[in-house]
Amino acid sequence: MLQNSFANLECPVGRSLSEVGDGWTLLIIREAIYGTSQFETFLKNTGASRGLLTGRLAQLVKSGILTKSKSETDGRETHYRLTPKGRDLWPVMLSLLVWSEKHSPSGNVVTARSRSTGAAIHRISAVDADGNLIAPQDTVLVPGNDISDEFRARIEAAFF
Amino acid sequence: MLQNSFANLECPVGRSLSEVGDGWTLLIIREAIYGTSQFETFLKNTGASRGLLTGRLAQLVKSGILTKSKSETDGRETHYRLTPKGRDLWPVMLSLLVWSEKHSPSGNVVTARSRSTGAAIHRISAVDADGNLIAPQDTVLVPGNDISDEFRARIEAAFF
DNA sequence: AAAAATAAGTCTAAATATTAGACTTATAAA
DNA sequence: TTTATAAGTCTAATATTTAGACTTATTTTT
Repeated sequence: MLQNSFANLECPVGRSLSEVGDGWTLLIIREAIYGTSQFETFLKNTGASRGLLTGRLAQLVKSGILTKSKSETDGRETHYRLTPKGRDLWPVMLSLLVWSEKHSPSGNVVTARSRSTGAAIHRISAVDADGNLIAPQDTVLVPGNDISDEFRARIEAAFF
Repeated sequence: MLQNSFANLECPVGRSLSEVGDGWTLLIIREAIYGTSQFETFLKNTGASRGLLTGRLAQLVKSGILTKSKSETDGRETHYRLTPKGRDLWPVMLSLLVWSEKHSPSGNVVTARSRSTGAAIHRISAVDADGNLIAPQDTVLVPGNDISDEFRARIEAAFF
């Protein structure tokens, strides 16, 4: 839906949404992050229909989020695997996870933790180049030189 | 689409996606965060059709992400505003923004910065209760007691 | 006060996307 | 060599979305 529609490609959030902002696509990426790589497994775990899954997987390969390859040990199998670009979507999933834990908790089902220290994840934050935390409420979007007047106006109205 | 489909509601990411995992919904939330509150403005800035927008806004109100109220100064106007739950989706948007800046850059259009220090946002990270950073690659999902055997198996296969 | 404009919808037929499930092809296992 | 598996394709039925005309309530302009 977003590919064709007016998604203001000046907005970096809009650009991301035009690649992955679709329920099925996000669900497929979640599955891939959970380790799924085969068609039939995606089918079962996402509940998508065959035709839809075929199309979405092709799109994701085209976007460079997944790669498609034949198994070397079993010629029947095709494997869809995350690229580094795809793996970089993990913070998006993690943000959705933390949001859900806070606002739609559902019993003691899963928690996200640090593998190394075991500490529970409490919140998601931005970080600057020196490793300093930037709280999400302390962030602003700053217009650059290549921006249109319309988009500049919207951003400035929003963040100032 | 996700409401009705099999979205495994044990998975917190799936739970979030069932509320907001739809391209139009995410675009509407982005708009709301950018300060939009009126129907005609959402219409123009998202490119959605009237019927669809009516439905999605109603859903978002029902989910407690937006509130709907009549303007006190102009009785023709309705305002849709983010609730705290809705505002808490900003880290999701910020993650999408950082991902886009890294993988689909497009000139000097916008950058995300700290309002207080001016520092550019470099990456998104998880944070524990003591304020320590937990790198996204260092995160694991840990199954709790209320989890089904199937979901436990999937998580363990994925993260160990 | 009457006419025109605005905001937020509703409604409808046409276009598009999605589904369920049968079928196909290639490869591997029994 | 028969059966099973994996990854699709194909199709008719169903559901969603679109564009745009229309409606209702309120406000602004003449």
